[in-house]
Amino acid sequence: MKEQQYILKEPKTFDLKDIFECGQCFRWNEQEDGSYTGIWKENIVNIKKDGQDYVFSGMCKNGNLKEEIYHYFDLARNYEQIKKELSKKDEYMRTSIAYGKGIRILNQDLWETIISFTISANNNIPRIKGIIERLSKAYGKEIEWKGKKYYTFPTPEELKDVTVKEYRDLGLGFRDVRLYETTKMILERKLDLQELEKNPNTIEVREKLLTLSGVGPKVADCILLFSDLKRLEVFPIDVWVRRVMNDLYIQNEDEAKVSKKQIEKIAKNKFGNLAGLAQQYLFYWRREA
DNA sequence: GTCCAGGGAATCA
DNA sequence: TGATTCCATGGA
Repeated sequence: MKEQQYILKEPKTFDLKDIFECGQCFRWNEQEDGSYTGIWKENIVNIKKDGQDYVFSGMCKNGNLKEEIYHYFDLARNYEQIKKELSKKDEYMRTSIAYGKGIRILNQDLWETIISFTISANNNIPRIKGIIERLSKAYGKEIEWKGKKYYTFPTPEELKDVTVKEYRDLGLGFRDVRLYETTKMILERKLDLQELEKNPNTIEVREKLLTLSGVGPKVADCILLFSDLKRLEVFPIDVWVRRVMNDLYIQNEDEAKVSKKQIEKIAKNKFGNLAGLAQQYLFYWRREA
């Protein structure tokens, strides 16, 4: 491990707040100078805006920080083209894209994304972040950088002997059993994650994710969208997305009466294979603006 | 005290 | 299939 630096020159679609506060990730924190520091795999990186450029500095495990960054931040994908396509749809798309124009959808580790969104069920973002930090501190690997200690997200092997009670004591609440069972399933290869990453059939991958404890339709779609699986056609529906979709396209007096199928149908017809991106722009805009 | 949070699972019609 | 209810926890 050695200190490395990479400078991303004048990216067209890239904004730290949009990327890290849009609800897709939980381990990036804003610093006092406006930069963000975070950890993924065994990389600890600080990103600071410098004019129109972004300076990435930190520690990188495999020795090629640029490569890690390109993959994690999805830098090979043309977001300008995607935004252009979605902007053709309607006024609401143009408004929400204008608000979150710097969003990129991260390629996060599949295992970490599964556990993180299992924890997200009926929970709020500050508390989800707290639980994930405590989980990492208790069972992940410690890495020191610039005098501060950071902890990697624990692997399935590192959680092998953790009990339900230990999860409960970390503050997981009713999700303790779910985390325990899902970890066990992965360790026993009831679901092979490497195999899953090779499967191009989104329907099949979704079915298999749904066999995990704590993974229902919404969590499965978040995993498909925010992890290395990177299926941009899925449309995760949570309370915020239901709210914004009803406000904009359905206008039912009683939001609770709007069915998921109804929302899914509109999303598919309107946004097609870019539904996941549309969802993220709408979610971020409705929740923050 | 009450409501809510990027829902899921069990139960019942 | 579709609707209801319960599930820990912490902040507003």
